[in-house]
Amino acid sequence: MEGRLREIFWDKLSSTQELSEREKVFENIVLQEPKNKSFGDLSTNASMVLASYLKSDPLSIAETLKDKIFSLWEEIEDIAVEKPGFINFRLKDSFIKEKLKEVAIQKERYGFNQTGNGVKVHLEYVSSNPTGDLHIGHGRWGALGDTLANIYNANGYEVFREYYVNDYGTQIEKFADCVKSLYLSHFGIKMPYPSDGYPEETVSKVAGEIYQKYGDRFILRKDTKSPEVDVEGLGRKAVEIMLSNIKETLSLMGVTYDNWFYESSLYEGDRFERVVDELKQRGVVYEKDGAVWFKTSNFGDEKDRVVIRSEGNPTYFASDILYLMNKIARGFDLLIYILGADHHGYVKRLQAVAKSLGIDVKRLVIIIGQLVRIVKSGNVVKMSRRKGKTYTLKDLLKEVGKDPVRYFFCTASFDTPMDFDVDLAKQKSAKNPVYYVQYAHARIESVIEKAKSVIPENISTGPDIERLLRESNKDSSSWFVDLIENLSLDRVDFSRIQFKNSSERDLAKTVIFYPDVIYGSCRNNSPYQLVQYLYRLASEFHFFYNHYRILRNNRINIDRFILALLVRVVLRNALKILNLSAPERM
RNA sequence: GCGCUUGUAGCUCAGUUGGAUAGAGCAACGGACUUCUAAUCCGUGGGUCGGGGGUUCGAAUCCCUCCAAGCGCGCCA
Repeated sequence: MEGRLREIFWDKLSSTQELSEREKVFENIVLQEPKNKSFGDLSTNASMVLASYLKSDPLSIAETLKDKIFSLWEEIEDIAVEKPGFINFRLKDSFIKEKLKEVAIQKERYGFNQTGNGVKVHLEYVSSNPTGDLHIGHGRWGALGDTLANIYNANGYEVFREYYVNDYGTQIEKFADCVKSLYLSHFGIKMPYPSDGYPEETVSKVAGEIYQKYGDRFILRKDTKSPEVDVEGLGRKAVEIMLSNIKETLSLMGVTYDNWFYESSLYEGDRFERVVDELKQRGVVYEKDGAVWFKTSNFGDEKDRVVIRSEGNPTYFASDILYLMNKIARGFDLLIYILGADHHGYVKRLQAVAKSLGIDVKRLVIIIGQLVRIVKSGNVVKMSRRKGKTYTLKDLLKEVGKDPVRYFFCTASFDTPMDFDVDLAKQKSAKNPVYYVQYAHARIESVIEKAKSVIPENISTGPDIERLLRESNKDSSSWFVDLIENLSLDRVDFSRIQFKNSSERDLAKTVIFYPDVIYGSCRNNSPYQLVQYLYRLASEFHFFYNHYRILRNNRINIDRFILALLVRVVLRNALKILNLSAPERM
């Protein structure tokens, strides 16, 4: 769908209108499916947009466009002008069939496009501190980030997924102190636990594990009164353990990364000093009250931010700057950040840094996701990190399972604050939309399984298939297996496929709209659009399946059978992008 | 106090950047298995788009204002 129709559309439109501000006007013109099916397959608001520009009547413009332009459009069977000025199109069946053949040819690549043109995308998501368990919100960023990466990849971008590990700075030192306190307790040494420390439940697990595995290795001098401990080594080990825990949880979700980037690596050697020098040369930092400040307020931020504290150590913001520069230096064209709403304060200062360094702000795509609340038995579960008992992402994954968790997190847009109803997601029943979608796939598999047992001569169809069977060097049954296994439809004349009713045609149309969805969900950074499409496709298939037989009386309706095979292709491709399983049996 | 985000059916969410009668799913009610899997399908009911102004041919969408919720406003990370 995507390319051809749109190109023709713009071509024809622009060739007849001599518009000086063409682009501006055209931005608002859309070619899309009408809300109401009865209006046809596609619709455009072109005449209404042009009306305001040309200061003319939309209806008469619509008539002109219709007669002079779209009548020459060979893919269109029928054009109609409706009330306010919409121009509605009905696609020729032959066009739909032509597009269906592309599904069969492209198979698992169907839906992919090259609009990204190899642009290098850096995608950072989750990046939770290794000082605690992942909570539910991280699951949302994990599912959305991973899916978005797949979507960008499907659009021809070169995607690099990275997790930023905060293993540097005061936060980690504090964490190490907590671990030290509980670690020593295993040796009967009592130390006061830091009053503002991390939850003891988490820390004690880590301390216990270190004690189990390494015994007293981190105690340099055993002296009950003032023991000397390798706090740095202890901290590193603790981070390692926490991180492996995080990795384990993410892998339960199928969330993976190309690289785990350590904040501490930003400070290796004299890297930091060199960057500070560069910033000074550029004149974007200055000293005040013994600290080094960044002139973020010159570039849209509310105020300036401290980069180096008066004590001489860098702030967290310093790492942000280093990391941003590091990403650019590694050659990434587009930097996508997925951040929780509690981090929205970063947006302006990150953009300010980019501007001050002469980096086009458009290269930063900062997605702010709203937070997730957990609802159990109708009540909101409070998520306090301080209090020991929290409902973690791992708990959720163990309770609900990978597929529903990913699916649910991807149904809502980033902007929507969502309630995750655990009780609902837990139900492995008809209520669960993920099963609904997967069931559509399982049903197709089931039909195929059944069809294999049908004698190929009983394929009820036109002469095309018969010809294929005759011409085939292989015996007829192997040809049929080839059709099923490899979707070898290249010799089938698709123009012979018949739509005997509107639901078959609708289903075919939904299949050929898939590439548009892949494109749109990328452009809008909206994985949920893919999820909604998937649900719609499944729904239309279920309707089709319930109303029309593919197999009857030991005979195969080959038109419907092929359609089902093509639906299977799209279901699989979409499920793969969402990293959900496509079960053969349920 | 300032800033960001959100407010659409009983519930969970869409609404393609200003367009057609505001849509899905779940829940509720009523139907459909001698059938390729009923984890399915069909039908019905359900709305002052948080409230009020404004902009224009036309507003859930843009502007103003008020209300409500979440989050952020450190030489914390």
